[in-house]
Amino acid sequence: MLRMSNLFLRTLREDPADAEVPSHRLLVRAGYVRRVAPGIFSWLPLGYMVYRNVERIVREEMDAAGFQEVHFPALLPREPYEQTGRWSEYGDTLFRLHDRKGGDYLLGPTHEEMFTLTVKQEFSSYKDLPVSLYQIQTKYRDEARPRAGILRGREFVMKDSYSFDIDDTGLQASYDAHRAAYIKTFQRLGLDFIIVGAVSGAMGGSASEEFLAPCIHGEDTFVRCPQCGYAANTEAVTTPPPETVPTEGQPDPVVAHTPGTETIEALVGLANGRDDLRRDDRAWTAADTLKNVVLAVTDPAGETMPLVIGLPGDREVDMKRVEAALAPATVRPFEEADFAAQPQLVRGYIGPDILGADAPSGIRYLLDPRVVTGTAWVTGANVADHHVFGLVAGRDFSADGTIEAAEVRAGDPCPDCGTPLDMERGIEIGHIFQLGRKYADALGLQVLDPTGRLATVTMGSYGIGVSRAVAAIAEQTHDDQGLCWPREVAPADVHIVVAGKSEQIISAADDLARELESAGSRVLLDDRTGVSVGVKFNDAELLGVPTILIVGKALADGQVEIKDRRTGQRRRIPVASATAELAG
RNA sequence: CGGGCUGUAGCGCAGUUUGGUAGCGCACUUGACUGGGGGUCAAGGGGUCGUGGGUUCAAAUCCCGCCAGCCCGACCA
Repeated sequence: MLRMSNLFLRTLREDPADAEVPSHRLLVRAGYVRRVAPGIFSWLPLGYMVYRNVERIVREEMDAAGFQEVHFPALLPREPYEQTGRWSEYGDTLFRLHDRKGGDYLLGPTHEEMFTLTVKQEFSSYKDLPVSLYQIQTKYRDEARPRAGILRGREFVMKDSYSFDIDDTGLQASYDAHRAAYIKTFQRLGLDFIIVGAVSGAMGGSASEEFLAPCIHGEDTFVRCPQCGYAANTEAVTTPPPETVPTEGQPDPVVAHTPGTETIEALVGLANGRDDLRRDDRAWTAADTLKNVVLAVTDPAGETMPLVIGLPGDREVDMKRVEAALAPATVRPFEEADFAAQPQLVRGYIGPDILGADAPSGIRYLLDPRVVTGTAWVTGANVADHHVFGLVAGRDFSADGTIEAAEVRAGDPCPDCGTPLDMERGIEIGHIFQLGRKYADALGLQVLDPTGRLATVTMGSYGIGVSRAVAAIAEQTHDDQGLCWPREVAPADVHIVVAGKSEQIISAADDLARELESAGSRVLLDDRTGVSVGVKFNDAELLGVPTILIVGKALADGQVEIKDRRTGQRRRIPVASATAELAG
């Protein structure tokens, strides 16, 4: 039993100045956590109870799925990370340190290397597979900007699992098993979540899905179809291309002198203001223009080449989508020096007719899926201060392919059913993906297959943000009075408020607490003396235990009050039946 | 890394413009009262005013440097 008279707890009446998001604000105010450095927090007793409940649920579900728990050090030597190239790839995000001999060490940001090497050390036959291992371990990432309290820290706890299979069929089965276990886990945690298609990006591999807890303070943006239920991370949304239009009979393109129109806005303004360029039917809009954005793409071999992406002028290029589409190559904006090396690219006046592998420049050209054959565009003429009107895709220019590079907007059509998509924010609480053989290759994880030949093992990687889940639950369940935990993660089942100082009330509350506890309930008893009932009631709501039991003036009628923290409903019941009611 | 804001008691803040005894609310200690929604009264404890230097008889306050934190953006399995 927890007695508030001696519990290590101090609640705050006022919001901490450095906390913006509700989970951060309330976890600090309710005395669950305290900040010790940017992105680094201590868990105080009640907070640690909630944290441990979340961890317990995750562990139970992993065990139930047949995954085996291991525990690697957080403090790791440089070597394995050197072998996979991540010692340098991770850059400043890696916490690095030296031992007394000057040797390089790091605090693990994630543990692919350790899992892979450990399996390599122990197993050497296909008969040992499949196997799935997991750990619940503190991770360290020196984020450029930690924020939102527990939601994005520099030290956090992650449950990470890895599956090892001999072939793709096995990997798929392991992936499916994790997916099912994650669904159960998040359901038990009381989280509202959706599963969105994601892009595995630089990690390689094919299938990848994220578990997102919808929440306005989440850092991830996703789209959801209100009609058919399609959901995807913005990086992974695909654009249904419009119908193509016949190219025959369309007027020939016209080149116009359009001085000072390096931007789409200037171009549209000028075109609408000039008699010789104005449209008869309507005004020109940015969507009528074809914007050609130049990027520098570096392939895995280290070679950098220009790439031009053509997209409607009312859309911006979303670099995350570009990177997802071009991975494992990396991308950066084209800079001054790059343009100097490519004189045929006239800034602000780039046109598509010179672009593409078969065109004069030979520069790689990819189009937004909306730019289909037969559509006519206002675009650059490849001469300073000149644009061309009525350039028709498929007739006057062509590209080397299409790319999903344009920003996604609310109202864009659903790729499955065409309904306008909603755009929402979410907290990434889990991520599952099929890693494939990237780490097995880099670290030489091979086993003998049934024919006696060495085969490289294929891996899956699966993560749950354990500490983040605590904050995500707080985000989704709190109200304006305070926290409001789902029962299984709450620090207690019943919060008993002693609302009075008479001997009868105090001893009745004490007796009830004991009874409830022996009936299996976890009890938090507010037995503080010298604290007004108003303070106790407010603290009870702030702390967020699901059931509040008030022992006070109703005791004169042999009754106590039960208040449901979530619904706010109160009712009186006889003291004698309280234990049966609450423990049942 | 760019932009903005802020560093004064455990927490939230005022004081800085115009230099002159370091303050308020919450929290904490003691006593009395009060007792169903953050109570009242009285008496207390607690501060290198982020830091280093400078100006001055005198600096929380003015000047210069540095550091730290928060927010927005860039970045980020």
